[in-house]
Amino acid sequence: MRIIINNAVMKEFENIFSEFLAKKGLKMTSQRSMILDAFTKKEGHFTSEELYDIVKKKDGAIGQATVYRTLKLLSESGIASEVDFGDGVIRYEHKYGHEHHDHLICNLCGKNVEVLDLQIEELQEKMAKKHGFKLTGHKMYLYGICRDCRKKI
Amino acid sequence: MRIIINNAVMKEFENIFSEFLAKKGLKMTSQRSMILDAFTKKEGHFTSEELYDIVKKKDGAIGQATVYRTLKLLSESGIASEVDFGDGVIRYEHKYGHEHHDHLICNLCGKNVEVLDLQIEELQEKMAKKHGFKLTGHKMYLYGICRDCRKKI
DNA sequence: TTTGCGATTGATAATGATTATCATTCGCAT
DNA sequence: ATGCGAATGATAATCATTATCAATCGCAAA
Repeated sequence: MRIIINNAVMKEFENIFSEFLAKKGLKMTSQRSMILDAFTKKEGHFTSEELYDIVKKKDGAIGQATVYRTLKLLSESGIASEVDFGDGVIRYEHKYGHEHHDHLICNLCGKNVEVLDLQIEELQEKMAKKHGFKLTGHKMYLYGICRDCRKKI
Repeated sequence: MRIIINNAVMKEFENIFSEFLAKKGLKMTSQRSMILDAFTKKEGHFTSEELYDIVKKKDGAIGQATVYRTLKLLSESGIASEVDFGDGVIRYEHKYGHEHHDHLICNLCGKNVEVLDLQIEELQEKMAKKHGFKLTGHKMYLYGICRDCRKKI
């Protein structure tokens, strides 16, 4: 299942975000709206700075801190989620409409595949329980060399 | 299997490290030896700064940069390995004599259990292959609430 | 619609972990 | 013993991110 980004979805995101803000006593602003719009249209995994570069083209006056702040809010609202590939930069991806997944990353070209294995999820749950833990989440990143890069070597 | 840290093991570590240094045209120094010693005696996962605090007590003149540098070298040599729990600090742990393992971390008290599930490892391998990847490694961190903390809530 | 107040913004300083720089010192092969 | 390249420690630099703060803005109540 893949959510197509169209006007309906954008409206939907705006509604979710507006509601989230209202519930927290925060306000919708033109900047937040613009950042949400850019976020919604952008695919894959990207850093705050990458999104800032896009938004800056629409409004040269926007501040980088605002993009940082807004992405944190988008994560809180459930629209975005933070991903940490371990290279010292936080990346963001769409969460709403995307089921939970893990990442398979090519060491050479950086290609990134979203993967999900229900058996693994189940075994994680089981292993946590065995140690007396109630699982709240996990991070799993698989690193390797993709087919294309292996050919080139 | 658990390696007991005793004099024999220390000598062993020193030999491994000396050989590693020699092979790379690097030199054994009193500082490196002292840091290796402190590393060897310390259990669990710890940051460079935590190790620095220990070493500083033995030799007040030692520099923090030296500890950072030496831990990188210990990792290269296979004695230590870096762990990234995602809180912005690199931690180190013993690698030599410890099989590969993953981490189960309590969100509340920070308790950290080393875990290993061969079925999961196998499924990871299988999933990577399905996507055309040759796996080189992975990171898996399970987050949850441990038994003790659940009792306290 | 005006008003008031608290939230937001953008510029910039601060932070915190880590790395780079560099003059001085040290280890080791000859 | 000596010489040269590596190592050290102090410190500056880096880099992503967060805190600060005065000016501005959004929204709810009047």
